[in-house]
Amino acid sequence: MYAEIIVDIAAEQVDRVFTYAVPADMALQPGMRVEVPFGRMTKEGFVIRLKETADYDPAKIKTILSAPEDYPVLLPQLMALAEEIKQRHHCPLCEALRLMLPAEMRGNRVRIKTEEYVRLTLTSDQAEEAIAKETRSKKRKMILTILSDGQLHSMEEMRVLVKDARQALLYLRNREMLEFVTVEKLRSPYAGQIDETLDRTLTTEQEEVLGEMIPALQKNSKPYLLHGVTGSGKTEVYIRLVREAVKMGKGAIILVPEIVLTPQMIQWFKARFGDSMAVLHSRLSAGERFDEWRRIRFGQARIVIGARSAVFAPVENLGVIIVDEEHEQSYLSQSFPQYDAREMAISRCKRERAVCVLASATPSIYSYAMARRGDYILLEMPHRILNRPLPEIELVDMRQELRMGNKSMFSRTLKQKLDACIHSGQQAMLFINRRGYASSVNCRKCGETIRCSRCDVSMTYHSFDKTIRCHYCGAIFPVPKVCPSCESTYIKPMGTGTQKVEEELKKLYPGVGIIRMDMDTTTEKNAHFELVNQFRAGKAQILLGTQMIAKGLDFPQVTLVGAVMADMSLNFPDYRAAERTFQLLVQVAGRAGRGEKPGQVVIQSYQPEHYALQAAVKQDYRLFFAQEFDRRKKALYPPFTLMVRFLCDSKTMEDAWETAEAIKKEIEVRFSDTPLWRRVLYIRADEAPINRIQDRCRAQVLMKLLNHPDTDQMLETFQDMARMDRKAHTVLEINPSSLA
DNA sequence: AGCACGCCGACT
DNA sequence: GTCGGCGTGCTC
Repeated sequence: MYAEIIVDIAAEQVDRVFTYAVPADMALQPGMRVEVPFGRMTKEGFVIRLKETADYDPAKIKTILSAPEDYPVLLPQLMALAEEIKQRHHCPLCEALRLMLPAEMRGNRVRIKTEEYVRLTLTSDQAEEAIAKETRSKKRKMILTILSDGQLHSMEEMRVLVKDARQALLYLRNREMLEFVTVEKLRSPYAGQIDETLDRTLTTEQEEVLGEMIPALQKNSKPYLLHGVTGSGKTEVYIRLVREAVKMGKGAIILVPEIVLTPQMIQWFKARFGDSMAVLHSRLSAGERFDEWRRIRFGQARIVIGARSAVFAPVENLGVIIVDEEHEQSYLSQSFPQYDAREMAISRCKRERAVCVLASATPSIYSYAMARRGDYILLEMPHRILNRPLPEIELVDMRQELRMGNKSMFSRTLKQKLDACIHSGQQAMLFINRRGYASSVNCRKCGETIRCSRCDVSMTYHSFDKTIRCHYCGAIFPVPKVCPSCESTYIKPMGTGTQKVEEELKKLYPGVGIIRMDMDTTTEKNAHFELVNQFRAGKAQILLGTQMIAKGLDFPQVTLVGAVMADMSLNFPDYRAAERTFQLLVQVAGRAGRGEKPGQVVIQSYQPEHYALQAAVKQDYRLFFAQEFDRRKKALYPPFTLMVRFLCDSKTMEDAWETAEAIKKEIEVRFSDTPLWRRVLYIRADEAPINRIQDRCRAQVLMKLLNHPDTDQMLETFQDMARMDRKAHTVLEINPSSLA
């Protein structure tokens, strides 16, 4: 017997199957992991296929050394999905296959945790006899008595009950009266009890969307786009749909954007599905993640909730994949291969005849466009549960405030409402949109901003330790006393960060509890979770934070939400700036009025006439979509076009630049005489917007292509071009999430 | 990815 | 004359 093996080396040269002989006593199956001799080294590999005959010189064929597991770690469906990733993202197959396994499995770097048990090997009659005859040792008598129930007892238990039990246990084992049993132990990070009383009565809207999706569990269906406003009860819909799948003996995967941001979702699911649920995310320890993965693989957990990579969880007989907050950027992998978890979810569901649900209160322009075109089925839940109203939103023009002489960062409206909220003992959330905004240190004489000497970005001021930091390389310096360029002393931090807002709040409301959540306060493990819990428990009245408080949190006591700087992200040089601002504001506003008392929202803006803000105030997704879709069409942005970028980085700017120029030339030579050239709207080579990061100089080739089926050919060529050996290290980005 | 094989410069 | 640079090519 022979096996076709993919050797776990990520290089094109070895990205093909190698034939190995299977030892006669090895029960090998496709999808299993193996160790094989490769050249003069030993490497891990994956069994792709078994076959009777070899089409390679039998004299050169080597034999598989061993198989670390006795079961396939790769399900056939996932092997097929890996093949698709290879095609789509031009990566070696083994790199796609790696996505399917917990990283720590490779190199066998996790121990399987085990627990020792003991059990009698005697019948109960024999045991009674033995207990009666055992007169020489009290310990042995006790042990025999404890074990006489015939059950497994843990070593730990024996040690507690019988002092220094080890010797006595060994004695009894040597006389074959008992045996030691080693049991694999699965570390489960989230234990919980099922509580069905949590079930809510469904609204008509919830019933309707479930009525549409549940029958789809038994047939092929297109992906669904579930557009439900904030507070419309999407989570309850997920739970019911998953429960139906489970009733049919099927499994489910629920993808959430950043698991640390959705502890509530986990709690909800844990309470409904208990131990049949597994959680996968990056904050688990290696051992925990490995054990969760195995619980899924062995079918002990049929429901998986997790971040992006959980789309590859080894769930057999899959019924449904739900992508919560589908508009989130975190579904795009930042490392290679740069897959899109939504795309993977759709593809996997199609392959496995499962239902795919993309859900959001603010769907991505792309997904909504797909739904309008009929590629996805659109389901809508336009109302909140229990007839709760959407929060009332007030848009404040901050330019007007300044004209009225209000130089503070709180408008009069927000200040008033905050006063009322605090005095009535309710909770408020203040959101600061810091995307594209950093509190920089500027010189008021020459106008220079302090920039990082290694990264060419402005450095960010941190008031708690009076330092300036580079968010790209982590450099930390004290604030200089004089301007580095003009040596004047008129140098001071500018702008409004969370810390500055916190300081002002402390002055305004002395004694009122304030919790601040941003990158600085949540670096430690669980810090985020703790702060959220403190706020829910009422330990503070004001929660102040950045994007991380905008999404998914459910605080019923919050009646006021203020977006202190709502539109800082609007002027970001990114075609998605409007989309992101709209999404963020709708999500932030959705935090208000989730309990019995209605919510109020104040959005402060310097450009309140902007359509993204206007639509956000009305919480009108369709209005926003119509305008944004139109703008993208007119300005030729995705989804009508593709942005393509080669990013070249090197020690010297010359090399980076030359490489970018060379690539541009090559593209022109290859395509300018072909019909494909009509798809190229523009091509240019220049320095990257951030032309240096960690002392690497960056140049780019930027292209905009019309989105047409035949542009795929071009993209394939580009992939190959990016892979060629060049003066500067080069990567290809398609619709990059930021153009830094 | 590793490692061997192979064809041209500076050295005991 | 050799020792050794790392450029191409192979690994079942």
